[in-house]
Amino acid sequence: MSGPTLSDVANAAGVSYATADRVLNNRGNVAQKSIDKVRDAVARLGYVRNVAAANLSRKRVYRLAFLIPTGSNAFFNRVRKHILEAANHLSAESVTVEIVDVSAFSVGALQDSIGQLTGHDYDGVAIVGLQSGLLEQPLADLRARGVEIIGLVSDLPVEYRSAYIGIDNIVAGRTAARLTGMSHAGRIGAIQTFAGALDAGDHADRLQGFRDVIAADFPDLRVLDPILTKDDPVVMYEAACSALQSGTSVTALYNVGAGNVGLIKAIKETAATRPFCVTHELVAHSKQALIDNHIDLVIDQRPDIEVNRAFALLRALIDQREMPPMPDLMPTIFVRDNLPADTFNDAMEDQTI
Amino acid sequence: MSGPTLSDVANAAGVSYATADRVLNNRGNVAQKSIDKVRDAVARLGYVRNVAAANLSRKRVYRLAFLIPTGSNAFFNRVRKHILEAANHLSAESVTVEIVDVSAFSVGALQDSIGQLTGHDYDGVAIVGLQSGLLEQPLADLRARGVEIIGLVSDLPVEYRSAYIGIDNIVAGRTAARLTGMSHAGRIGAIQTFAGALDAGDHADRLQGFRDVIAADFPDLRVLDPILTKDDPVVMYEAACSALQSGTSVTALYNVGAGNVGLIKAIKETAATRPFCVTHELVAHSKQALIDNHIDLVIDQRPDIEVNRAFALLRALIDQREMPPMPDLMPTIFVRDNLPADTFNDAMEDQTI
DNA sequence: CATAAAATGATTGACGTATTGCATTTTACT
DNA sequence: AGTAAAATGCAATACGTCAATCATTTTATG
Repeated sequence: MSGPTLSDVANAAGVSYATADRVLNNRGNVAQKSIDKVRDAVARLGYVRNVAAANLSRKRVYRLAFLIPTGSNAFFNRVRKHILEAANHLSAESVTVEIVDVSAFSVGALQDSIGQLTGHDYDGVAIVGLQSGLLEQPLADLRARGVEIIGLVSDLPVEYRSAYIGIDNIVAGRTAARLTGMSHAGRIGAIQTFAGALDAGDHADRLQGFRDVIAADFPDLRVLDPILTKDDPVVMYEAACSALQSGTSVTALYNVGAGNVGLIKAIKETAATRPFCVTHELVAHSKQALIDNHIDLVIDQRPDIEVNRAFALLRALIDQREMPPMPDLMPTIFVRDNLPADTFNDAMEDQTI
Repeated sequence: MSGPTLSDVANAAGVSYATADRVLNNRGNVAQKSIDKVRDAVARLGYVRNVAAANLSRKRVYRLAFLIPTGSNAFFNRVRKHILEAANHLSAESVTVEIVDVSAFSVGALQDSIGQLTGHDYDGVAIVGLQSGLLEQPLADLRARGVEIIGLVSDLPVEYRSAYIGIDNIVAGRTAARLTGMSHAGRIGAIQTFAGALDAGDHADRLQGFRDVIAADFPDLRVLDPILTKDDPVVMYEAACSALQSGTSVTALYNVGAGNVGLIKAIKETAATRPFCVTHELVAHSKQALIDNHIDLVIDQRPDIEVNRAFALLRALIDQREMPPMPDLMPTIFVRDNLPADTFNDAMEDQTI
């Protein structure tokens, strides 16, 4: 029932256990023909290493680290929460997790933080990354130490990480556009967009996806150039106020970035009927805004799934195993009716304005 | 780093390893004061059993079974596919899975199938259930044998299972209604609904959720009584044809049930502009219909997440451990833009019409 | 107090793998 | 052929738990 053991493989291959072990764990000093015999036997018997026994034997400890931007960003607080929950559970499987705070979206800070990881002897790290050549050297150094590296939420330079876990932000923008378009039912409209900054890849991607779909499938809608908010709720508030007051022409608001607290405040203060509103990331205040009918849609990237996948992937990479089947990841649409029962806790509370 | 062992606990409690073992595994013949000492030490040291070592020692095998309705229903084929993928991966962790086919939605057949599980010495079973008193006896018998039971997708009588994994179908209906309402942008409309049958709990639930939201928030829309299709694509086809031909009054179609192949076929044959269309469950043909712009939305229950949760939950129940953190489960909205890259395979192909 | 019963302790061999030291055999090279 | 180097085999210990045996101590009972 439970598969063949390494002894079985050794027997089938006609070599000793020690040799089979040398092959499987690349200890060297093995003749090519022995390697072949063992590999062949492994394939024939369908041997798979009993990871539990292996880890027990070598007192394996998985040392993982997550590099997460600091700050009061509610989304990343949610990410943190999921990491901590998982870490708490996985401690029973000898997985240790450290969350390393990084100054938000500063290439220099990220570069430093990655550099400092090198001394800590981690087995794997997940990094909320940036696209910058400055990161390449520290990442290469890390990797040279045998540390598995994945990008999380925001990707790293492609050649310097093993995988990326996050949504496709172009898809996210397209999704927002599809529903915004639908909500107009063929009527003419103008959509005011907001972004933190356009040099950040994800905001630009979302905007592009949004524009693409509107241009292709909703010719009666006009996408207004984004107002830049630096993801600051105060700036966002003022931008939203002016958009809301600018007569009747604006039929929808779409914020690709953060700072939604400001947007929501502005909407709350709008007595008249408001335009159709779409934001990103389900957090305490955006959830509440949905419930209160202050916004219509939230496009979420399911950090719970992302974190889940990150742990599974890191462990698979470290053990050089196959990735277990995991839920697909795609931008997820929330309206006020399909919200998760899970009430987000205090850690998710955002800055107020 | 890696926590205390049972030896540590025994030492801390001032008893022998054997006694500590007797307490932890309820072997009896232990004085109450010893039990207390050990329990206390466990709590003090934060001891958690090393499941890997335990399973290794006792050659633990998790024998699981899934009871899934047969038939050419594309959704359950997708469920099967996810179960098989997970089973394939989990075989490396000595989990064996059997999928038991049950004649679709027949209480008698389900009753029989559950009865037959009793002889197989399973550790846990997940059952696509029904609400029927007839199931109570066989479920009770199963449980008496120490088999963990959970409801999957469709619940069992509440007292006879440990948990239910599936979406809230009222929520699913509400979600469909919210978006259907949005798509009208305040215009007057009439929504033709379709259902397999109304005695089946989930269809009725979806319809009720749908009606509730339309009534509450979209007073200009009228929900037409459902046409019953028995989930048969042929019947569905004819029902859809008549709805599509009945003049201009129908502005949206909502099918809470299966048989969407028929609906899509009818829509394809409609040369003129079609009403807003919402269906349930993302499968090969509904995905294609989204891509082809034949329907607008699919409300999906994420069987990948459900199956994932089912495995995790069954194992947690069997080991009497805590459930690991897993992604939340809620009705998920698909438009043509946020479809999973994962191309569903042949097994998902539905009957043609 | 004698005796049986109950409780406890001590010990051992699995489970499948990792890891190491040492002995032995095979290969390669002069 | 002789020798060094490379390859292989053998044996033992460890990881944390389970499960069982047997010996010994403690407790309860008449």
